[in-house]
Amino acid sequence: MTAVDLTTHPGHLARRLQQAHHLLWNAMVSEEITSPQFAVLNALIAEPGLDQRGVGERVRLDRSTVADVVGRLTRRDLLDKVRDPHDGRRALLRPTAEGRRVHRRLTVRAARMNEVMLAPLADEERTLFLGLIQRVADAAERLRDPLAETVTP
Amino acid sequence: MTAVDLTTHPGHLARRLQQAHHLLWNAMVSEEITSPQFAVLNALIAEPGLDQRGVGERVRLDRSTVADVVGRLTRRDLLDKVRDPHDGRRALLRPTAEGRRVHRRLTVRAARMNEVMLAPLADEERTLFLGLIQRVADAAERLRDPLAETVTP
DNA sequence: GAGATTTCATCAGCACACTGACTATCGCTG
DNA sequence: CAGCGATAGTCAGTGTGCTGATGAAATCTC
Repeated sequence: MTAVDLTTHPGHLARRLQQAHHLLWNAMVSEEITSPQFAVLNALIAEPGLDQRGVGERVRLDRSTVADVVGRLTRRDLLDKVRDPHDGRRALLRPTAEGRRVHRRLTVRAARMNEVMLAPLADEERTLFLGLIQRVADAAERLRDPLAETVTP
Repeated sequence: MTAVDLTTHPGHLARRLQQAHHLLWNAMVSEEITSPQFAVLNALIAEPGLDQRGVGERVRLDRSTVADVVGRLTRRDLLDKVRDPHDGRRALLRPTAEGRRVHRRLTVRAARMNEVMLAPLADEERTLFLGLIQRVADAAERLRDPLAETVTP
């Protein structure tokens, strides 16, 4: 008798939004490479030679998930993974030539997909939309790690 | 060399948002009952006697996932699941007394959590935020089902 | 320099989420 | 009423995402 209206729950809307994205990604970008896989690949194109921890930080994924995703990408020969000779704990990652090719292709398609996904919003609304999500997500992430992020020079 | 800025990708932000939510939910609402489980329970409090397909429609989950979630909820005795005597295909679902109790308790906590999650936004920004997400999600869902949703009287 | 602590990766376990294939049942139509 | 198509649910398979435990390597400390 006292059910709640889920459209006022940001968590529920976040799930629906991600679902919507998943749908569009599959249809317009790739059925092979998923969006998190693309994100990992992207991070390694920006900074080749990162280790798994570093990738997880950039992409906001935990250790286990990074290991899974990296495993799939190396199995498809989109990534190289070698032990760091200077630090036996680390695994250094870098994209292969094929990985770079795939990334380039998907970048174009992802841009098209973003356009479609944001089509219902006017131009000013889009930047507003992205900004609002980011603020909420950032705040929650800061709640977890109470690190001093005061100034990042 | 041509990496992309993921903060302009709504899909990536959607994932981070859901992650943020997951974090807060675990900390402030429940470690036992997940947010999708709560959503299913909520739908059945609003409309007891729904079948799984109906629940999936309300909560926006596919058949398989609904089956999983319903399975966990019935195993915890929060839901009753009986075969529809009038239609042998259907399974009719309704919350147990315990299910209603849990729902009531979690409703209060979820409201507190929403408050915390939206804390970084001003009041007008909050409604704007929820509205924008909903519009984007709705549009994508309409892309999938090109049903005539013109007028819902 | 040996021992304690920290750090990176892996693994097991659980939950969500989708697709595609299969089963059972219902409803319609000839 | 027999058969055919549509519908509800299940199952198998894959991928994301988390926690908590474990192992291995580096760093810090005495």
